[in-house]
Amino acid sequence: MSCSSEYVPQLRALGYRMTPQRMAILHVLRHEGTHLSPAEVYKKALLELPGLTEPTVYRTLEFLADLGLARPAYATNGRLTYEIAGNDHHHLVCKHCGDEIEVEHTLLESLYRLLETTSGYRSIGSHVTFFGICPKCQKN
Amino acid sequence: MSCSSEYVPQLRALGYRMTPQRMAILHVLRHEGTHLSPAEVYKKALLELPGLTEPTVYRTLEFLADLGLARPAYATNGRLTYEIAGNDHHHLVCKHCGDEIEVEHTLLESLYRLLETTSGYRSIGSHVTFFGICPKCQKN
DNA sequence: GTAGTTATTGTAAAAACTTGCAATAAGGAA
DNA sequence: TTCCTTATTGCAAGTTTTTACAATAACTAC
Ligand SMILES: [Mn+2]
Ligand SMILES: [Mn+2]
Ligand SMILES: [Zn+2]
Ligand SMILES: [Zn+2]
Repeated sequence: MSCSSEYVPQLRALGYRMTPQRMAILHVLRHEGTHLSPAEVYKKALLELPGLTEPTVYRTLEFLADLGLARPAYATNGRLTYEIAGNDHHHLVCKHCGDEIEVEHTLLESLYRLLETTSGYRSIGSHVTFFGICPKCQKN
Repeated sequence: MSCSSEYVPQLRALGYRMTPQRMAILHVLRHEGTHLSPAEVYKKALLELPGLTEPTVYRTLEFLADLGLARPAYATNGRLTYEIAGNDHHHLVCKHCGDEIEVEHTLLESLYRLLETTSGYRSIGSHVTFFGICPKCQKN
């Protein structure tokens, strides 16, 4: 499915507009499929859309995250990155070497239910990053 | 217990030094007891130690976090904050109004054990912030 | 106490990120 | 198509955070 046909109606329904800038940034996120820093998104999207500026990239990524179309995640260096929203998952990162593995969302589902019942909060769901020591680093 | 008598041996054992800057920053974190931004830490610690600079505050907070003496946490605005390490807990923040409640660490303990057995990672333990919609905002 | 080693700091500059506001252009109406 | 409304962008400047490196001072050994 093309980006346009998929996202335009979603934006319209909320009173927002589709623009070449949003299109290009969504395109980059979808094509790369991984966590990208704003600078990386900017560099790649600039090729698709000359004239694009960095403030627009920052604003757009935050906008897409608010709408649930992109997911923010903090990299090991503490800087914010984004990836296209899709299959729910989480991350487990090694404090020592930075090695990173994905965590199935199903592992967190019962915790989320528990949180909802004990707190009264709803729609709990984050793209969480946990930290630990990987098997390799445990030996050293 | 005084900050000095508690922390000096911990630093020494790892080959690090206690300095007036680290002392002042630890003092601020302990005295406030809440999440503080680097700017807030700087402003308060500067009163205790004139001449202290911002880069030192940033470096020291990261240093204390690496040693496990301070805990980093991302505020709702995405900016990094720190608090003194102590009773383990997590946070649940409302996406709408920013309201925040603490989550007992015990709620996450079984998840952490599950993560460790399925991944092979060890010493998993983060100061996690979950997002959801608070009871008040659910009505609106 | 003095001297030596080097972890830590301050300085200055760079890089990353945010903000205010005027100019632009997307989408709706005629 | 053309006009209108206003969401969105680019620009310029501000703020926050990081970095390189020389100066400092904490600790050790004597
Ligand atoms: Mn991810
Ligand atoms: Mn906390
Ligand atoms: Zn590792
Ligand atoms: Zn709320």
